[in-house]
Amino acid sequence: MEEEVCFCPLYGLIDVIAKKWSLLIIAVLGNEGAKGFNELQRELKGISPKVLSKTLRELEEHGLITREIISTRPPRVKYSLSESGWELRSLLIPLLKWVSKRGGRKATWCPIRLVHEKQKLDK
Amino acid sequence: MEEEVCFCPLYGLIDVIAKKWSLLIIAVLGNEGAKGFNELQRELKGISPKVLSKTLRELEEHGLITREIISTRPPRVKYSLSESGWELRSLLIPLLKWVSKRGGRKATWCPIRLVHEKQKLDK
DNA sequence: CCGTATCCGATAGGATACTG
DNA sequence: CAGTATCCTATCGGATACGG
Repeated sequence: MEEEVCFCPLYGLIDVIAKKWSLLIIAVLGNEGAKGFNELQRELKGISPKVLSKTLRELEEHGLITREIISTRPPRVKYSLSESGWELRSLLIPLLKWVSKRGGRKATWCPIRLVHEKQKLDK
Repeated sequence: MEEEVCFCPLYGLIDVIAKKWSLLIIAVLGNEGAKGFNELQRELKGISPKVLSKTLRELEEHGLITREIISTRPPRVKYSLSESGWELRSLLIPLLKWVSKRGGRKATWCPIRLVHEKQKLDK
């Protein structure tokens, strides 16, 4: 029996995840939990505030991360993965493993790994 | 126990698959088998020969498709998915299904679906 | 039939300075 | 701390014309 999957919805998402920094942000937030703006910027060595800001907004519009404002003095902001973000992250792992296994072209500038626990993947 | 997956190799690949037409080419070749250049161009309504040519070369460099020359008069060319291409295709299906399920932004211009048989996925 | 060559506009992304 | 505002460059991708 045949099934179809349409690419159309993917193209809405690919505009987001296929950006240089998006997956790295998802990795960092998933690895280490909530982060503030400048904290993220330090972690993602080399990203400019403009690009970080734009990327975060897009990720939020797509419901992959959440932005929470903490009313302290000075006010702080907390970015973290949404449930959708976690789902995406878990779907990316098989893809990453496949790409790693087959080798090929590598980026040398990327210092970030995606850390996950085996149990989490199995559940 | 913790595991790590590095994003580095993915960035070599994402440069390729995160292009507007790459996934569509993989879908078409997977759905319908080998295709010639102009045949592909007709199928992917709207792609220019320059972009098609470049995209095909990149996909080939990454070992996702193969290019075979048929020595007839006039000579023809046959593009088809490599084994790696088929593997990638099968890994994309869960991602597509997830994106479809959650809805969200859709592209209206994309007329192409990825057709697969259930059996193939289970094996 | 299978592409390459050329021109062109839109966008991504980096650097830097600055504001609430 | 959390961003915006500018400027600048490189690349992507579309249109069209042409060559093997």
